[in-house]
Amino acid sequence: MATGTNSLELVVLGLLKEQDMHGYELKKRMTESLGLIMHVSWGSLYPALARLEAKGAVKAVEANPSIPKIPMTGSLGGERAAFRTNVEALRGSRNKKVYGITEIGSALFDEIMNDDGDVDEKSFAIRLAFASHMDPEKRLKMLKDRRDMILEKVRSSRRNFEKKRFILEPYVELVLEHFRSADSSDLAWIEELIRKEESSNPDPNTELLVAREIQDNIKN
Amino acid sequence: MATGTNSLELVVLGLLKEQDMHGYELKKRMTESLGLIMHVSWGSLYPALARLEAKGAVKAVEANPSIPKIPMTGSLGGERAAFRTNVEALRGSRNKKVYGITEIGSALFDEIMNDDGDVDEKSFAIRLAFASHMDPEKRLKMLKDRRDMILEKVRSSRRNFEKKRFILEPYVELVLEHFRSADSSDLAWIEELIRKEESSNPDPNTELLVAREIQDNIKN
DNA sequence: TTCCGTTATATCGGCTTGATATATCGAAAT
DNA sequence: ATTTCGATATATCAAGCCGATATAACGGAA
Repeated sequence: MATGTNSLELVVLGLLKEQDMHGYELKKRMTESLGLIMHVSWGSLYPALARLEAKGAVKAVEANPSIPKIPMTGSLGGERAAFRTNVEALRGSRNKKVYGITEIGSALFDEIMNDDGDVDEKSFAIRLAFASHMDPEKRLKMLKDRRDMILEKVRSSRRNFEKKRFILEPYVELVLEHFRSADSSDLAWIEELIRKEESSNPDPNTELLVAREIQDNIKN
Repeated sequence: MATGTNSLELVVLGLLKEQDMHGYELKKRMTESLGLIMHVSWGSLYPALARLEAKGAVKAVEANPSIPKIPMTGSLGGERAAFRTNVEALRGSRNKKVYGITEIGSALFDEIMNDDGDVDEKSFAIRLAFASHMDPEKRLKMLKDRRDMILEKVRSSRRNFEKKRFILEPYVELVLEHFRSADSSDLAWIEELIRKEESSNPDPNTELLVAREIQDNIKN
């Protein structure tokens, strides 16, 4: 049922939740406000919009109702002319196609947000960016899942490092060291977020054991 | 001419430079030693190997010369049998296909390493991991290019933030803040690497201006 | 009036991913 | 001795993403 962790569709729906937009505007908005986190190309944005439209998650809405429709000078017959005019009507003066989110789209947004799949770095960041649309307990679960995932990644990397049967080139060590430190900084950040969420939304299941384990194992 | 920043082929060639390996072993090696940095799937590794083989950059080498070739029990005629046996000969007892790097492959490795294209986060990390195979001045240039790229990214993000015409959701701010801090930590790391490279390989063009500019602009 | 950068949509080839299929090997369990 | 099971090993597929490129209308500056 779940299409997998589709972050692009999530972002599109999330932004359309705020206001109607056309493709170009969506991309502009993404790079302006989320540029540090993600990057989207034309070759994925427009197909994504088409996909969402096909699913009925978004639909084209009236663009420039103020500008009167100028009849085409060329001579197009019957059905085709009607279709053409119909499409033009939804595109405004310039070739814009403004999209709005539908009920289905809203439901899809929630579904993707609450989809527990293994969420990689990037889709986690994006889901977190829209986390205000999430129930608190789901949000907390997402944070903990992510924390556990990083922990496991770091642990497995350490295991591989300890039983290493090969010589690493000097620059590899350098890079690995930096990535390790980046990971523990990520971890610390998420720990902090979890703490905040839990204090604002108290929960009896204290996680002291896990916290202590982290202190022991990851200490940089 | 340049195929773009192809990090997977770079890694494959880089590892084959150390020793002959088959696909499975390559993947194991990648996840074991570079797992923190990158991830590769079967669906890209095997096609990449096939691509490299087609280019003549790698070639199948004898796998298990100790094990004698057992003739097929089935009856295959002429050419096909010969081909079959030929392939089997290069695959050892189990269905392994061990690859080795060629002269062409070595040249390709150098070409990719020295390819000045806009190198994103991940391909930078991978190129740096193999940077011992690079001339010192190229290496330094790569580091500076990367530094400038991050600087520009941070600056443009700041510009967009300052002239922001929209309200960001609270969690977006949270995520952005973390990514900003990650970027300045990346930046500091690269600064440090540049410093080391320059001290071990002194150069008259001091970069004091740039350094001061960074202090002024990025100070977290 | 020309020129040029921005706005705007769309498509293409090549590559990556995650899933799945297939088959052999070796060692442990029954 | 035989089954069972996880590790080894290669390969392919649909779906999606990226970078590049094409097309064209708009709007202001020269």
